[in-house]
Amino acid sequence: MTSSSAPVRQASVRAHNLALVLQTVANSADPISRASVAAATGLTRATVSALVDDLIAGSLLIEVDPAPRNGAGRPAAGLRTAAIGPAGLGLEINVDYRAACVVDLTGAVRHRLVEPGDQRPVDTVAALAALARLARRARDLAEADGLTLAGAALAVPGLVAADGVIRVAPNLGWQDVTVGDLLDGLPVTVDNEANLAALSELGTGGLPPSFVYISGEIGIGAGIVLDGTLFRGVRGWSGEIGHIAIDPDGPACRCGARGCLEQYAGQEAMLRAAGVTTVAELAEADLTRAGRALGTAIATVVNLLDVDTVVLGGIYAPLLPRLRDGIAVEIERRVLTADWSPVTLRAAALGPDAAMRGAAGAVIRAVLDDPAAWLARS
Amino acid sequence: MTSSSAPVRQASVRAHNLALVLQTVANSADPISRASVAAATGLTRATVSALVDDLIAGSLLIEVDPAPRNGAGRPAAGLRTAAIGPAGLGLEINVDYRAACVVDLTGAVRHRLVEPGDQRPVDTVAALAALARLARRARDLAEADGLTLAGAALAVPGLVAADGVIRVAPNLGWQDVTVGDLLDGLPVTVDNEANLAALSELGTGGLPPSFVYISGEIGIGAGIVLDGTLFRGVRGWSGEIGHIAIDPDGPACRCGARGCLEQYAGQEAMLRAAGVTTVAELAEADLTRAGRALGTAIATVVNLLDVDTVVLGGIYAPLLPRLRDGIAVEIERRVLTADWSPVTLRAAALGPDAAMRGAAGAVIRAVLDDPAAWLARS
DNA sequence: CTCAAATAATTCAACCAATAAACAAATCCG
DNA sequence: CGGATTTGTTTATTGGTTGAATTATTTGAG
Repeated sequence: MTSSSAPVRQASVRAHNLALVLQTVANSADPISRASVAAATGLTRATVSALVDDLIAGSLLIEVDPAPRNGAGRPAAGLRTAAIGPAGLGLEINVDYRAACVVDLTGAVRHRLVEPGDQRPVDTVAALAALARLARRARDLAEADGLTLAGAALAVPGLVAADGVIRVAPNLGWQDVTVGDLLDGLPVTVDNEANLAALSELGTGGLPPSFVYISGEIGIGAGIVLDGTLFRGVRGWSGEIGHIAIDPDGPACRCGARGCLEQYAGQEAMLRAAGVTTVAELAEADLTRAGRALGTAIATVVNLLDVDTVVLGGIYAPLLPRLRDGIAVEIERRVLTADWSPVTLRAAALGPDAAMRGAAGAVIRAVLDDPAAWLARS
Repeated sequence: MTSSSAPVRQASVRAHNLALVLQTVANSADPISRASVAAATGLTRATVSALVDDLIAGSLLIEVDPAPRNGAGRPAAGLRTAAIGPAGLGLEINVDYRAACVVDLTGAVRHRLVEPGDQRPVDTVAALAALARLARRARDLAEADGLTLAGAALAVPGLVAADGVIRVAPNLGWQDVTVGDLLDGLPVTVDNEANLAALSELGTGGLPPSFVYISGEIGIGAGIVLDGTLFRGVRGWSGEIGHIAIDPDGPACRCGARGCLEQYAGQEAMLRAAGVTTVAELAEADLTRAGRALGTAIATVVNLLDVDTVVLGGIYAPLLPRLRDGIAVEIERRVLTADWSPVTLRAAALGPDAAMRGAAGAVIRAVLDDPAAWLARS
């Protein structure tokens, strides 16, 4: 019941160790030798050699010139993830733009297409058709580079069920939308933008394996990463932090309840309360109030999940210096364990592209997690 | 980085499949044949036979008389988990009692020892010495039955760090307590009582693989079970639901903040507010108020984690019929997805023994999860 | 009563993947 | 130039699953 319920055969062993070797190479900043991979993984050099042969044959790895040597001994052949081979297509539909990007196995963004324009007046069929055109353009660009798309992922600002149906995307006005076949049979997974942005931040490195990413836009969403894996919840809609109750008698929220976080720290609510039109005009007092509400919500999340790092994205990233004090006050007061282990607040490293890059990254990650499946396809 | 970073060798394959077979037998209500295990797991009958031989030799499984047959063919030999073999020792220290129980591989509670008495005046050294005596009595009883303790686990009402140190147990007045060697070298793990009670409820069956268990005592704690596994958090103190903010301007809490859940739905706070001395005397209005606070907190948890089942234990279990309406009102209002997927509220199936049984169960589960380690010990 | 069909469990050769140890290759350094 | 050193490959061995054949034990039909 607890452990996975699938039998393990020899093929699974190979699949697992292929992934292990590939990821070891992918996570290494510099080209790495077979011997170093063996030392890092605990496998023998012979086994690593055999696995690397397969990975090179499947164009997941390439051999590069020997790195500059330090001591004696035969110089090592360097290994790197291949820049030609599988690639991930990241897609995004948001309130005021449509975008696509192609990321290769090295993590490099090879192509980036953005089509600005308010998506709200567009009906879902037309929007999906336009997205499909954009996706095909991106694929053509990728193929011209010698890349093969391993899959695609789409980021949307809304609740996505486990089966990929967009249950509701309030700011797009969408409800129960099924994303069809965008790319002639290439599988497209759909996910919440905050979830994918969180994955994207994880991929930048420098973050612990467990953290919460909070994205402030019109709505407020959170992506929860536990042990390096996105936590989606039972049905796929975890992280709905925007409707945490801050004050049971607070202002009415469009969700029907009162005093939700969104009414204190959501973009529209902040601007309305301050009587201004851009976030740049917000005064310190406004930001302190929003920060305290945000801090209260963060304290709740930390008390519940025991994460020690919170990454703030969306409009919160540039505002963090001015929000920080308000947030810190409530964390200090309300996080039970704040005395022993402080909570680290960080601004997101990636800008508005985070969700789209996270989507592409999710595809790449799937290849890194199961290279055997990719090899079997070639 | 995402997938586990350990190499897989053939021995790991065997270890995994041993666990798979053992768990398949353990999860089956009736004795089950080797052929059925093969069908259920996807392994071949030959492999299952070989694995079962090892498990029987290590007294983890026994063969029982053939089950009553239905059709033609050679009758199957039934397999069950052995009632003599490894056993788990569950221990608990709480405000007004000390307890131990012995659970065998079948899940049966073989012995149960409870020593009532207020533990608070007792200093930690004396308390741990008394606990050690109790543990040895339980071990002697187990050994007289032909059982061998595979380990022990201790449930405490407080924050337990990942290394097993009890950081703080407010109601015991403990701080930074290290549980030493209670049983001559037998490893003793320490965990929060709500965490272990949650595991215990999971073991009763009938619950989905992801749920949250909320234990109401003087404090309020939660055990978070995701995908059949206890979620402990980065440092081990997840689930501190008692200090979720209900009202930022509410009554002061002993934690230093204001308006914590504990001040609305904690046992002491409820009694104080109602001016009574037992929970039985609480009036409907008192319970409605507590229920609404609890419902607000539950809504937050559900919005964040997307679990669809909440189990209420401790004092909440018997009070649930009278709390339910208050809770449901807030869930209905505040859980974003309440329309599509209702939240199920349940009273805990196990009474005050839940934590102790969960502790013993955790030991048993460790054997079920890695029988190879147990076999290597014999 | 006997024999075919059916189901359970075991035996055995084949296969696959990792390992260990020996070996070949390529460099550094004295 | 030759020993030391490190990398990478080769080869025999080991451990574990598989699949097919075999044995075991029952039901049910003739």
